[in-house]
Amino acid sequence: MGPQLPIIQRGYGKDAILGQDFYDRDTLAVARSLLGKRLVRILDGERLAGTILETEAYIGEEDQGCHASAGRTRRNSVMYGPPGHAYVYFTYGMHWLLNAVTGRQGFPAAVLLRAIEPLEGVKTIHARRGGRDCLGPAKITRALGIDGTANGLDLCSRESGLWIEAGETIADGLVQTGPRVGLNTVPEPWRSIPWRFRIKLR
DNA sequence: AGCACGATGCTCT
DNA sequence: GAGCATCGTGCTT
Repeated sequence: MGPQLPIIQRGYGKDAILGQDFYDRDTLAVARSLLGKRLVRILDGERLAGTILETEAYIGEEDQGCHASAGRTRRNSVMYGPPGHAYVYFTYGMHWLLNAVTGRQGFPAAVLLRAIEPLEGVKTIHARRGGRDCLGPAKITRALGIDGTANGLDLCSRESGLWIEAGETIADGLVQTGPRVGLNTVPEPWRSIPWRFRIKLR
């Protein structure tokens, strides 16, 4: 047994890692409550972190905007696994996108992380972004050094070097919802269903 | 401030 | 072979 841990590491402070129970819930609830949480990445031994500003929910094979709508494939298989793991995939020939798997094992659902405000390791993040912002799903992965090797990582363990902490709680009045981005050929109602969540800026 | 477009490669049919 | 859960640039308003 190691030494007694300070209370903040026992799971009650803003630095507490979100556990599997957090992700093992309704995907919309997870997408909403991820706003204000702190995405943490250990890159080359340095702690980088940002406050989550925007998310989108992708829920099950019925959801025609969800990668699982075509059934289980090699690419989307992580979404069918246990909640609290990273689903990372490649798109548009150059971009990696990061999702957190939600809901019970066997049901394919995930929350796409679309924007962060840099909070720790800001100098490194800015350098990796060429001085530009982190408002966009591929900008997050670029800023934090996340690629296909992170697919399937356990977000509920520090050993993964990638996790989410409790951070801040965002009041309902500061949350804006709307249709998900980029689903131009997806049929209704999935194309317009308001499963995008963002913190109102300014 | 807003739109159009090219970059670039993986996944699935 | 088609289609992408995008981004940055460059041009127009």
